[in-house]
Amino acid sequence: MFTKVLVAEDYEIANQGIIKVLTEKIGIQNIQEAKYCDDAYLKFRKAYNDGQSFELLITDLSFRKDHNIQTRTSGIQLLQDIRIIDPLIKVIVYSQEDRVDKINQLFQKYQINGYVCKGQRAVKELVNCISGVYQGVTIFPPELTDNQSANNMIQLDDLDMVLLEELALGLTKKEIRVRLQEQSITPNSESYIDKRVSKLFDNFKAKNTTHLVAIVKDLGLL
Amino acid sequence: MFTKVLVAEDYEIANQGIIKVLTEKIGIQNIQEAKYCDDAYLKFRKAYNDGQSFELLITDLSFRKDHNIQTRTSGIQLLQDIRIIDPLIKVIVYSQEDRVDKINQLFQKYQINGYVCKGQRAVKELVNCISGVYQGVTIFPPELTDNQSANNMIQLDDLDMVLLEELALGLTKKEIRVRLQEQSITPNSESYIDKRVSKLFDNFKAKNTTHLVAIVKDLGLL
DNA sequence: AAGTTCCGTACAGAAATCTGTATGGCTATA
DNA sequence: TATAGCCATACAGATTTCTGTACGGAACTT
Repeated sequence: MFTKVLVAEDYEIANQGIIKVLTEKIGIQNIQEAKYCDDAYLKFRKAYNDGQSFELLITDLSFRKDHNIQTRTSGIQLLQDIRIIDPLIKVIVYSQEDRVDKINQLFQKYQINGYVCKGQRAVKELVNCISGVYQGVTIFPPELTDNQSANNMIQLDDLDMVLLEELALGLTKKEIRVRLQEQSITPNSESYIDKRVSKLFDNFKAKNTTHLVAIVKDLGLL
Repeated sequence: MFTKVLVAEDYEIANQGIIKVLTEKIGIQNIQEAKYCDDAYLKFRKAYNDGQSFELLITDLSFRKDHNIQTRTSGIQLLQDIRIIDPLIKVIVYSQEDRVDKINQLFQKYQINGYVCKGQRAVKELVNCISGVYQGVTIFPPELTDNQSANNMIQLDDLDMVLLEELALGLTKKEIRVRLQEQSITPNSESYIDKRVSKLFDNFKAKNTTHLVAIVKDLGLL
């Protein structure tokens, strides 16, 4: 089993909870915790340089900005930076995020080794995940393997996101058109913008722009 | 110090974290945990009926709906139900919520004894909170006592909230009017609805309805 | 080469939004 | 009792949204 683990999680209580599970349920003794991304990075680098590298990183995704200056505020940044030092480090993400496409992205784009969603069964999932990752297996969370939820995904391209953002800012179609032209983003005709937004209405079963933005905000896409 | 405590928190890891703090930092031995509101309620009632009542409830605000049938899904409901059994029970809420007015409401409307915000200093805050509450003091979180954040609050009444909700559902002013009339909510004229919404525009510096809903969603008011 | 299907644009009309003005009722206060 | 201020409503006009139709071009199929 892993003998040396780094836990990066800014919520102190959750931090303590993870450590409790690691020590009591798995028997890992050498655990270090970090409440800030930068802190985690420095601890990792120091251990690596001392030839006593961590074998596993368990990290949250989002870190609150605090009075402390934080150059790295997201777990993704942290894992990228740490992979530069040690490309073979195993990484498990432990986060609130339960959106299927976002979790998927973590595996595909950032090649994490496991994901555990904060939730009612997180202890068991975490234990399974760690032992699976130790054996070299990539551990997908139930959220992903339950194909029930994997279906109702809607693919949004860059233009869709731009439109949603500007609508949420209260811009009119005309204003959006002008903006797109200024940034030389094509297509940018008013009628096409209308079409695209209407398509989004269909996708999200929205009655109008306001409803659409509300739905997308609720889904956490914006 | 408290000798018997009930922890209601659906996130297992956080649950474990709280227990770790209670045992190791405060030395409370008799702790029971519950991952569901209903479960917490039953445990509390049983202990009370057995004449071995809990002295303190630490509860989260929001509980995820799960496959299990949950009649109580919010911590507020839980604390109300428990106060019916034992009006003197001390209650500390431990939650992600950091909106000043929502926390304020917990103290004023539901008379909780303490609040701890999930965060980077939650361990210390929790320890302080518990010892303060034990001494009979109401412990407000730093979020409330820092008057810096207490200023920029906007008071929304019931009608405002109803309007915001219905707008977010994509209803037109006409439809909203009809709804209000059906529920005999007054005032309900279309023009007054217009006026109220325009006032909300001013309050939140919104350009239009879509922008307004986006802002309110971001603030977590909806 | 002809047909089909998207993609991007243009236009048009009904509905809805947004803003401003006007009016009557209620309350408070001088 | 007169005045002022707020609440609730009504109406009106400019702007915007939303929906549908139409048209040309590019890509792809047969």
